[in-house]
Amino acid sequence: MPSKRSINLECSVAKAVQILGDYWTLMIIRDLMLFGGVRRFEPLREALDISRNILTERLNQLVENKIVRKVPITEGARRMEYQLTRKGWELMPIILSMANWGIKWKENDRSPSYAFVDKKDKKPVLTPGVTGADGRVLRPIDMEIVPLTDDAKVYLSAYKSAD
Amino acid sequence: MPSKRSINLECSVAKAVQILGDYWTLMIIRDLMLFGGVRRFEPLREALDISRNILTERLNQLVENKIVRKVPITEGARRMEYQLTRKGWELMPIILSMANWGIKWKENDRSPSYAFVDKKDKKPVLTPGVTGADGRVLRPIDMEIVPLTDDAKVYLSAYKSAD
DNA sequence: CAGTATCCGGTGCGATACTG
DNA sequence: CAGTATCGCACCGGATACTG
Repeated sequence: MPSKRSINLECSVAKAVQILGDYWTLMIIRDLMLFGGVRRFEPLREALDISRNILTERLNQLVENKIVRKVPITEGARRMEYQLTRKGWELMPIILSMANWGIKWKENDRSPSYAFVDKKDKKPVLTPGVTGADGRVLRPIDMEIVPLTDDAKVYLSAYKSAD
Repeated sequence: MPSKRSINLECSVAKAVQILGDYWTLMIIRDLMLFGGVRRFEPLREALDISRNILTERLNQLVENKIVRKVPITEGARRMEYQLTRKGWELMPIILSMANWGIKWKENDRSPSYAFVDKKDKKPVLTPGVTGADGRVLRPIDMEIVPLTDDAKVYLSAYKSAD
């Protein structure tokens, strides 16, 4: 881990990267999203081929960060499962962008590969395009970085809800 | 680093995560994209407060992976700079999704924050929505994971170009 | 099954010194 | 300025054993 003193931590990208910039964490999130739900400890461990202590540690971090919720499988049960919270599910665009980027740019690789598809028509889910408020597709050159104003905050969190 | 034998490597998400699941790599990419271009070694080092050997190593990895290109500042010059390739620039949706997710979900934080905005109207760039081929906005439950067919590959790489 | 506890080898990373 | 080289230690993570 880099020093926490870095000025870069004030950047929202860095905030996300602090949590997501880790191989196992990202892989866990992927598995929680996919395959109809790998949500229990042992299946996760087997799917990822990760050691117990590391899996425990990463899951705890995710719970602390409110990305994952640990709940009994059924009311009052002792057996637990890990569910993505709303905050966790909203990582979907990131995971999906990664998936499609990975597919598009992989090279010299014959291994079978998987993709996100629309259940309805079985067509691949599209890599999210970057657009402005007016719907224009934006290129990198069309954007700039500015200090975040309260206006912008309200704008961005308009659809924010509990959990 | 986890074992390379993992079956998960066949997943396109894992492919991307192998490269991007690293704090410093992500931060370097961010700085190469932002602020009008931090592109030389020393400025990068200062901005990130990273040690020289690590910065060197990460930059080399990025060059190997064709995400960054190392070129003379001017024709024939000895001084070099690091530029994102097209493959690198296409990481923008990922970085942007992270930025907006970070803004939306940060809590108890008074520190100044930055955001991507549209140069034209100064409004925040929108977190990319997830849509199907027909334009419908998709929820996680509307998608599934399937082995990647050649059809899908063609579909996804339709707009792929050199570099 | 779902963890917790302990051990320990490899290495990531920061610090520092050196080069052209 | 733009790296390369070396050193040293913290710590990450795999293996294993133990618990309820």
